[in-house]
Amino acid sequence: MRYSKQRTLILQIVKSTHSHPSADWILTRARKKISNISRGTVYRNLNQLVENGDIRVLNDGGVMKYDGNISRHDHLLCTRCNSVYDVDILPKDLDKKTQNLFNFDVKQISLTVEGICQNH
Amino acid sequence: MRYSKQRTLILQIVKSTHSHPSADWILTRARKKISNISRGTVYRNLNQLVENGDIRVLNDGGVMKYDGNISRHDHLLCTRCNSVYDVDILPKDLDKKTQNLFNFDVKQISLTVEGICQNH
DNA sequence: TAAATAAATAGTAATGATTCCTGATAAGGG
DNA sequence: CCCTTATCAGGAATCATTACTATTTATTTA
Repeated sequence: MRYSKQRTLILQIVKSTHSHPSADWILTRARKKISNISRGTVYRNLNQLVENGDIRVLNDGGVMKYDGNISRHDHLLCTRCNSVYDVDILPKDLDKKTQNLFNFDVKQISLTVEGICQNH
Repeated sequence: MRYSKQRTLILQIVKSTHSHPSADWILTRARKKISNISRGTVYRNLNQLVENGDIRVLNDGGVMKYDGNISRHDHLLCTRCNSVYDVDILPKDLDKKTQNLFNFDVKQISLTVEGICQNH
């Protein structure tokens, strides 16, 4: 995988925020540095960065959100203000337990909690 | 909420399978009983049934899947054959614990495990 | 039971996120 | 510096889902 200046910028943008941005937000941000960067480039690179394990992706009501934090953690999803919070709920050994219990080759285990956050 | 024959049929279809069908699959199935039922009717009713707590919904890679099993359970998602399996992993009191720990008004808590199932 | 009211429907158009396509550009190894 | 090949910009296409509208169906009320 080549690291073009577009890919480097996109990675840097995702890594530099805790806000779990959408592709569209990342595009807007990227255009401040490379004004003619194309939407397709952003999508392609986000997918490749996920594939490559540089970033994570989560599905927020049909829209993909990207997460620069690749260490194991869970998400609180506020349905009122649409924020995503990083938290740590699951025990570390849950993937191994699941693997053994169900004879299932676990790749990723993700807990999402929907509800209303404390700002409301 | 009125229970039209369309809504009743859609609910019955979702309740009668463990296969976590998509809206499209449900539409095809419904057309065998009501040949001119419209796609919009299926989507509208699925949303209302979810809203009403009659069925559950889960997001499978950008496509909504529906689940007639509304009791608390988790999902194993095989990325090779795209099957969804119902399992029970999380402890029952996790929503209360999460509620207290993060001061977050929990509506739904869902664990999805991605990986490869035993058929491969 | 019949008119009035309200919800639901079929069919189709519109939306919005994402992917695909093509000719041009640029990374980086030799 | 050149060549190979990944990547890019821009725009068209796709796919799931939602919105719109005139019509039908169910429920309420007189």
